[in-house]
Amino acid sequence: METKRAATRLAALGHEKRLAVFRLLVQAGPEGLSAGVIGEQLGLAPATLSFHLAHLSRVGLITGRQESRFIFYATNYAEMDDLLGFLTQNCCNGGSCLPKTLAANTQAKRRRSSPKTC
Amino acid sequence: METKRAATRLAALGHEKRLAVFRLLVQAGPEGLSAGVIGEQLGLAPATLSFHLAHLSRVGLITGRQESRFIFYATNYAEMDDLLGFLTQNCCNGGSCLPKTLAANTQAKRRRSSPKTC
DNA sequence: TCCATCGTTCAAGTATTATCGAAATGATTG
DNA sequence: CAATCATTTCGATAATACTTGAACGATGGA
Repeated sequence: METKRAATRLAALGHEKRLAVFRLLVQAGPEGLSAGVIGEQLGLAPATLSFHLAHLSRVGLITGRQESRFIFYATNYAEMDDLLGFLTQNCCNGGSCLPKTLAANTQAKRRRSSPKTC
Repeated sequence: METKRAATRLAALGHEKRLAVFRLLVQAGPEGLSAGVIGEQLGLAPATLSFHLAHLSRVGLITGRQESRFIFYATNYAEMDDLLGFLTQNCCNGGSCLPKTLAANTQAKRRRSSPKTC
């Protein structure tokens, strides 16, 4: 059941254009970017972009907020965090493993008993 | 071009059964598991499993080695590592960000001594 | 009010992906 | 070499996803 959730999110990121959108938003930070700006940056037709934004939004990776005539989309950092945590869980029983990932997992474990800091 | 590679890998993981296979292998460690064992664990028809293993293999996330009559599949840790690194690159220009992810990226930075803003 | 702008939704065509039975391959053993 | 076992490949079918033009609703400015 949890695997299904992770899979739908990974599938959402598993499309070149959507991944590009997502990375753009990750880099943009909490402020986010308006749909128009995203479309301009990536050269996507409005309908196509809207489709992908809706997709990313539906699986919880981004959220949109209306601001005057624009809609700003921003990364949902907490959900992305969960996804990465899921991917690095139970990594090879402590054997030789992912350098970065193992580090991330250790950090994650350490963090889980305390509130978020960044 | 690099985004495309990451996207194909994420897409490969973005399928419930394949993600389950992958996690099983991550937990199994470098030794890996034979196709038969994987199929048994996850209740997949041989042909279906083979299709998914080939898919994961083609995008570089796992590799198979023949051992007697069996084929053992194991996680390609380095490639997975790269993928996670890609996802956490250029994270929100130092603003409030991914807790776990940020930690991962910091480790990555330390390991590679490459400039990552996070 | 009228018009332009921003973005979404709809509809329909096209393309890609998943599934699994059956047959083929490849390795091992008697 | 024949039999057996593990896995893959083939082929057909079903399902899902992507793209885009056109129409629509909402907002803000003249």
